[in-house]
Formats: sequence, structure tokens, C-alpha cells
Amino acid sequence: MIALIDCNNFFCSCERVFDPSLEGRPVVVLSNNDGIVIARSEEAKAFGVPMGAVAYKYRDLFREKDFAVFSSNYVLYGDMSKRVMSILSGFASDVEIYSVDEAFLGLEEYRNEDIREFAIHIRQTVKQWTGMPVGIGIAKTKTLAKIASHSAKKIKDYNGVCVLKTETEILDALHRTPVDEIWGIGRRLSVMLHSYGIHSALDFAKTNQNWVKQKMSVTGLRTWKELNGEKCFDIDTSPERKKSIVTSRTFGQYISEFVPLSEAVSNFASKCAYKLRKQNSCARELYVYIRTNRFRTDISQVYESKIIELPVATNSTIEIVKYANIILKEIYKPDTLYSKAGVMVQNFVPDDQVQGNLFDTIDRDKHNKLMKTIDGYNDSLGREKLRLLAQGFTRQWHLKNEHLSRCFSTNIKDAIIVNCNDKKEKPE
DNA sequence: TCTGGGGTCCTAGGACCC
DNA sequence: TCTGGGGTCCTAGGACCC
Repeated sequence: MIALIDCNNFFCSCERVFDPSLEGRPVVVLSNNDGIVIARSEEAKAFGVPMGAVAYKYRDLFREKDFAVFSSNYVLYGDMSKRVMSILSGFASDVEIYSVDEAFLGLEEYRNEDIREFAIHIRQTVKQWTGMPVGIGIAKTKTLAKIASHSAKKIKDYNGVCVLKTETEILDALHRTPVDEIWGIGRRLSVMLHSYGIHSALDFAKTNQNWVKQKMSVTGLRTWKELNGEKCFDIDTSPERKKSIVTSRTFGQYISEFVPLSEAVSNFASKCAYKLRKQNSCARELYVYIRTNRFRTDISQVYESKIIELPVATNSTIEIVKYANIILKEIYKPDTLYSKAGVMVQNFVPDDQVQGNLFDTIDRDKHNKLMKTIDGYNDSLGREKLRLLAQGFTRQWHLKNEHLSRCFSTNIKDAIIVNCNDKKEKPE
């Protein structure tokens, strides 16, 4: 059996852990730039705030109904995620961290009847040790475990744990799951399936196998098989290194001038290089794009991008920033209201298998040592204390986040604030 | 005024080879 | 009038996930 452990309304729950007065209050967490709603508590859902809602359109509702509104605090969420995952790792040898708030556990060892008891125990432990509420779905395949975890959240009597074991349990769960809630079936495919009268997961599971293969290719077929109890996706305990890395942001304000734009792109490039080093990869290709606000109909739209092959695969911030700026110079047009930029690296090789270049003029050992030193400082001192001058200090591109909570679990000053809350004292 | 960010996999079709 | 058969590799675009 496979278990899926899924944190409930993860970002909202993270905020609640450090401010229990939020319990029972509607909570929403906004995207970068406070643009859209990316997490909602149950109370917020009950007021009809959809996922992806444009935040400013709901401002009145938020005020009237006493919503707690947060900008996203990824440092806090990342740390909470680590804590939850490390607890889960203690419960099974096969653990796949599937996303920031979800993990699959292989339960090969637990064939006995009290698998449900075991799940309840996991749930209680995570709650007690971190304050994080989770739902657990258990079934024979990952896709069925996903369905089980939906049921665990939706059906109150289940108390957050749903085990799909018997034929009846599985058929019941499939019957009450709409086809568009199946893992692997998105918006386009569900429209297609509905048009053929396939509305529930059960309808889909009963559909002819060849038809599924023909209409939805092997990916759809795998989902179909998994729903019918045939395992197609294994637990992946050591995911490979990423195959592409992107850093992109929508700016807090429009940028037209080259210099601040270049600072933004340099920062994104630097972040990409850092992420490359963290997974011991070097990139052979670099892609940069800049664009105007695609939602504005009153200005002419610009999307400029270019990809280049790097002379030698690299993860040096110095080199990647340099080439990113060379690209930027080529695609930049003055008098344009840019609202977003992005840098992507791809086509990786392991950092110990970099193919040299006869005409290479760069002392790569030196770069590597320098990068190691910079990373060492930055990892201990805080993000980007040491950086290239090209990254600038003006941060004109920086994001709007007017409702940011503190980094309670990773910053000592913020931690003190939590502890002083009762006494109404403020730390120096 | 105001609309996020970061990934993966699969397929069709073109270019090329013998 | 008539124009083979079989393969590989690459890319863009579409679909999905969180």
C-alpha cells in the first residue's frame, strides 16, 4: 500500500501555527506581489474565494469578514515543510517528497489490519510536533492514494484518514470523485471527457482501455490503469537532478530603464547559478526573457527572449550573469513598460563532467573556489549578503508584499517576537 | 492601479540518414 | 502514368502537476 500525506491548506496552516488567534478566522495567502490568492483556509473557501482569485477584487470582502491576509513567506513555508518531511521520514523507509506540502510513503512493511491506526498515529505525531494538520490517503496505487486523501479531507467522519482497501471502498470513492479531480487529468482533458459523458472517476475507470490510449496517449492510460489498481508509478525516493531551472518575477513596479532591468536580470541569473551549484550541475544553455504586462490592453505588448549556448557548461554566477546581460542588451528596447523578466538555464551536465573548450580563457578552478566561498558566507549570513555589483542595491524590481509575516522558525529576532507575544513586549 | 512561480512528460512533424 | 522503406534526432507546443 502507498500513503499520501498532504498538509491541509499548507501556507495558511503555516501562518496559523505561529498565530493561534487565526484559528476559526478566514485566512488567505497571496502570491508574490500580493497579486492573487494562492492558499485559503476552510473558512475562506466557505466565503467563496476561489483559488487564483485576483486579490484586489476581494479586498472589500476581506475587510468585511475580518480575513487575515498574508503575503507569501516562502522562507517560513520552506522551513515548516522540512520539519514535516523529516518527521514523515521516520515512519517509512520509502519516502518521496512530492511537493512542498505532500509526500508519498511506501507501506510495504505494513500489511496488517491496523494500517489505519498507523496513519492516525502519523497524523497525530505531525500535528503534535509541528502544529501542522495533515490528511492521509492510503491505497494500492499513487493515483488511488490521491483520491483517498481527497476523501480524507472532505468526509468529516474519516477524521483525516481514508484507507481504500476493499473493492467496495474503492468503487465508492471513485463514484463520488468528479473526473476533473483525478491526479493527471487537468482542465483540457476533463472538458474532453465530459463531452463523452464521462463525469466521475468511476465512469473513467470503466471506459474502454483502447479508447483511453487513443484519446489520451500513454499518460492517460497510466492514470486509467492506476485507478483500476495496476501500479504504474513507483515511489521515487531519490528524484533526479532538475533538468531546467527558472527564476522569474513580476516586478513591483514597471521598469523601462536598462540599468534597473539589468539589475533584476542579474539577480535572477545569480539565483539560477546558485540553484545549479546546489544540485551540482552546470548548464549548457541560457535563456532570458522580458515582457510587458499581458493583462493591459492599453499598451502594445512586447515579449522578447533569446536563448544562447554557453561556450563551456557553467554554474559560475559571474559567467551566467555576464551572458544574461549580453542577451538582455540584445533584446532590450527603450521606452517599454516591462513588468516581468525571467532567466532559465537548461541542458545540464554534472559539474564534474564538464567538457572543456580549447579556447577557454576562464580559470574555472578559481571560479569554483570563489563560488564555494560566496555560498558559504551567504548560507550562514543570509541571502545574498555577498553579491556581484551588477545585481545592484536599488532593487527597483522588488516585490510588493505588504502583509508579510515574520520568519518565526528561521530568524532569531522573529522567534523572540513569538515568545514575547504573551507579555506584549517587543525585542530590541 | 492591481492578475505568481516553478517544474515534468509526451507527441507530432520536420530534417536528416542509409 | 509511374516516385520505397526504414530509421534517428530535435524541437515546439500541449498537456499536466504543485
